[in-house]
Amino acid sequence: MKADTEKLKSLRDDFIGQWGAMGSQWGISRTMAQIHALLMTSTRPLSTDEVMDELAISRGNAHTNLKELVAWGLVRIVVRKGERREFFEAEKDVWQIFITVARERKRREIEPALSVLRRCADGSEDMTSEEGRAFFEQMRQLEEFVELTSKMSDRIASMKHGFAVQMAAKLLG
Amino acid sequence: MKADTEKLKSLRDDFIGQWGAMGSQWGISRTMAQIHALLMTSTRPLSTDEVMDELAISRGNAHTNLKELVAWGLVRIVVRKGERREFFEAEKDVWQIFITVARERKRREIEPALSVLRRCADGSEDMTSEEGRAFFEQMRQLEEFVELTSKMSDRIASMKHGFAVQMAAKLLG
DNA sequence: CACTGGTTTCAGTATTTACTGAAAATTCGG
DNA sequence: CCGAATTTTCAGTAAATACTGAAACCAGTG
Repeated sequence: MKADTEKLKSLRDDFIGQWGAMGSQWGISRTMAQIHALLMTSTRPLSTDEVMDELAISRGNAHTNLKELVAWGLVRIVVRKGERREFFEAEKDVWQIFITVARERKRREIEPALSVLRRCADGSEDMTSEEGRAFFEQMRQLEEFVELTSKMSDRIASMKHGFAVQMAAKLLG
Repeated sequence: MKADTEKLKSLRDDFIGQWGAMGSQWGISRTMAQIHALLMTSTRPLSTDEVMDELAISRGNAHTNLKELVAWGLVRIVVRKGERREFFEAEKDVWQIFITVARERKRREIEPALSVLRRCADGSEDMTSEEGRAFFEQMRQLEEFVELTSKMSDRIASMKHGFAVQMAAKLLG
């Protein structure tokens, strides 16, 4: 069916575009998110040149963002025997993607935040002025909360998909 | 103790700076995050001019970001009787902050994402090609997952702080 | 060991996003 | 209404970020 091929292409472009836009709201570069979307919806690994063509971007841009995705652990490099160039393939399992993103964001955002909060809490611990006490309390509460969040995220990430979903279902029931 | 006053100021500046940096990693403007940090660690509501001075920013910038914080629901406007100008005060309760941010991010990011995923899943539902099937499956899985996340976030946001913490503790235990 | 196909780097440029400062609008007491 | 105190808007500019394209690099091959 010819119509389907066309339609699929346009749906896919829609997805890629929107996923890219979403990415930039989160602190992720638009291109990186687009490449991710492209690879997630590809039935086979793609070469750098295919990515460049599909998204109409430069080689440098494609290269940098592909490598960044590999660094995040969202994309794998695939080598075909007899082929010299590299191909790229995205992780497609949603739970796995979630865990990967959670781990990476934790490392890049939560940990630094925690260290600031600890520093501020420790530094103000034995102040006696009203202002000092209030500051200490605020920092301590933030620290406690962020720490809890961080531990929860570890715990959830270590669950099997099925178990997590089951738990979620119970919670929602 | 004079030393404490100095130290507090520098700790606070540290916090404000780092919170601002964090903010820009998330898709929030640096200034907005800094103002939020400033107000969170203030023992009293501040005027626009105080915010401008403290952070060395322009009136326009201060104004825009204060209003944005109010729109998010993270900051309240306070009027003092006999005073014409407005003062601003941040929500300090960590759980409340969390809920507010979660709700807002859901509205701005999750909902739009869901609508794309639905559109893509619906549009490809009855395609028969291998590519079409794969695309549909991927969209459906993403949709399902995002939907679950969204419901969970609603559920958690509707809990009392104490209850949520208790549940977290059990989960971590 | 030079050639080919491919990857990596990066200076320069374009795009996006955030900020300034001053003018315009609004509010309110007199 | 008038004018002083404030808030709001926004055109212009600055800063941050992302992208290009070409050159340098690297790894197999004949």
